[in-house]
Amino acid sequence: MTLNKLISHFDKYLPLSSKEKEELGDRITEKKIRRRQFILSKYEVCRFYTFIISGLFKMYAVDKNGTEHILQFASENEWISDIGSFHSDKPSRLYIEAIEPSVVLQIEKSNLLYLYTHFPKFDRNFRVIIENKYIELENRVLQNISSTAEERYQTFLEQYPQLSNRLPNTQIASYIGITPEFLSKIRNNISKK
Amino acid sequence: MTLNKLISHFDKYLPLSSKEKEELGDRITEKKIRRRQFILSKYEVCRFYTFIISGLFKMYAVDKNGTEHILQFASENEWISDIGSFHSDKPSRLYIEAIEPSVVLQIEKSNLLYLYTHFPKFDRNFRVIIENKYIELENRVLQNISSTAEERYQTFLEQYPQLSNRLPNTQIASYIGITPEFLSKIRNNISKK
DNA sequence: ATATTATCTTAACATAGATTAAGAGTATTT
DNA sequence: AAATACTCTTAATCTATGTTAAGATAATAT
Repeated sequence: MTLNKLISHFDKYLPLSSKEKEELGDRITEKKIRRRQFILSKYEVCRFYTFIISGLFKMYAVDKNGTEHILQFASENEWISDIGSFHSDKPSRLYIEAIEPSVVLQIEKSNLLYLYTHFPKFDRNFRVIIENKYIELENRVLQNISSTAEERYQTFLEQYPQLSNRLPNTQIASYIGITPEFLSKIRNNISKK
Repeated sequence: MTLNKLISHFDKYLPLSSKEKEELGDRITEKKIRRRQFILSKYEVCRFYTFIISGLFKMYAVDKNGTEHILQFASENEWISDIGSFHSDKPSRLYIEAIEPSVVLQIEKSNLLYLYTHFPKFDRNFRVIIENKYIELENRVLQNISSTAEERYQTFLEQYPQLSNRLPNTQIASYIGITPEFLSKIRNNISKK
């Protein structure tokens, strides 16, 4: 059963007690998501933390020209949410869309707050989870302000080798902040070396 | 006394009990930091979370050409740390340097872990603190991959109006990921409008 | 199976931003 | 108060990256 995948995810941090597992199970909903289906759209409030059992998502903004800018990919055993919108209850500027058919577990804000309040272990585990995501983001910012597009692309390939196979280059280009045409040129340069 | 500044900082989240205040006070060290003094250098392990009572710091990497790339500024009532190095005990690639004479409170890892373990409120409060920093960083990444240098500069001025007065433009340029010369050109363009 | 839509590539041209160099103005240090 | 070290600006030139357009291939939907 899919809840077990979430429970073993927490085993990497402070493992849950039976009581905590039960309370968590009672507050979580499983969903199948089709490819290209959205679990968050611009102007909506993000009401869930979504844990991915299987599949792949992207979270992105769309600018005035209609160009997508991908903030995050997330696959199996990762959380995805617009946590700004989630915590402020303000409309999001972001979309979260399934790139592959996916299965997810979702928890609503009121339920998450319940867990935080009654079982401090969730505060602990999510503190550590978000610390790790923070570290990743910091590295990405550093790359963005200090490296060329080619370096960023190489880093992406090294850091997410499995992801790069599952994604079209268009979306990798969007993630590293360049156009698909320029990525194509970069790939051509690399292959000549 | 400076500890009170830290205690009121926590009041914005879940306020501390007297016991928690006492335990916190016992585990924190106050330091005066001179301008240009480093509280973290490359190759050192980052051993502290540093809370700023007064003053201003920058955290940055230096590339092969000797160019600084500023990841973060932090001033009064903010935390600064290389949390990647702090949690992994691995040498940092970053410097944290005082831009102004400063007063800080520092807590060592073992002491922070003690507080986390014995007083779950610290897990809670730091979870929320880092969530907010995560949201800020996400916005910065989005800007970096989707906006021009001029837009990033304008956003910086709007988002940190007080900071922009305390910083030389060189450092603002580094933070938004451009050269000082190009920032100068941008400022010239803006003033012509 | 066909039609449609997305992806990838290439090339010519355009532009944002980097580099180099130099000079003037401000702070900081001695 | 002088000397030194930063900061800011301008301009010329260079380079990384974007834009537009088009064709080829691959994937998806009907």
